[in-house]
Amino acid sequence: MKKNAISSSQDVEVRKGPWTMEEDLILINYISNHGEGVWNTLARSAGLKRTGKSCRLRWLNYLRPDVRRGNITTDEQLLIMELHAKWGNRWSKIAKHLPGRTDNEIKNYWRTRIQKHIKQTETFNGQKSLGHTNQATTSSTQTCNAINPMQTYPPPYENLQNFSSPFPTETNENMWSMEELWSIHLLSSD
DNA sequence: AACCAATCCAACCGCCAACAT
DNA sequence: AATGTTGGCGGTTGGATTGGT
Repeated sequence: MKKNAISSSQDVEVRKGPWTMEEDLILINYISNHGEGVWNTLARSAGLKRTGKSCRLRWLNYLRPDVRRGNITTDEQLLIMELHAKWGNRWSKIAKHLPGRTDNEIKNYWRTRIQKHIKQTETFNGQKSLGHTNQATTSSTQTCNAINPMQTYPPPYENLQNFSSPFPTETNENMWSMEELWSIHLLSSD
């Protein structure tokens, strides 16, 4: 098969980094007219100087109308814990059980909040029972990813009920909201 | 007010499987 | 069967923000 011309140096440069509002609108507009699919083609046809991958990620994690961001509920927290214990780092699989949540958000949530909390609990327990430290502290964070997660986290899960819901009330003041984007899109598509 | 450290999260990268040619 | 392309996934990073001193 012929090599895809898009990667050769004389062709369109590829934009990276944060998405602009214009790019978002182009993507939303294009997908609502043509639907998703074949992301590389979509990126080119829409006139976006982005890779297909980048478009896909932006759409799935941020622009999709049904995506929910922030304010993860206690129920969701517990479900994440439960499913992670069952499946490990299968974020996309876990995300399928949390409607509107993306694998990326769950992954970030896990790493920044839950894993930290577990680590703290472990350290605390470790200090309480010095002498039984073995490899626990050194390997625990990594082994969370491994075969049997149930063994690697002690059962501090119930404590999660107590840990203060970590989310700020609303996020991304510096970014245009989904409502803004979609209302601009709807106005302009009339 | 200014600085520094910690935290958060959007977006990238690399790998792999599935599919197409 | 071999090779190329694409999409999906998990891991990682860089910049922005927040909190502490």
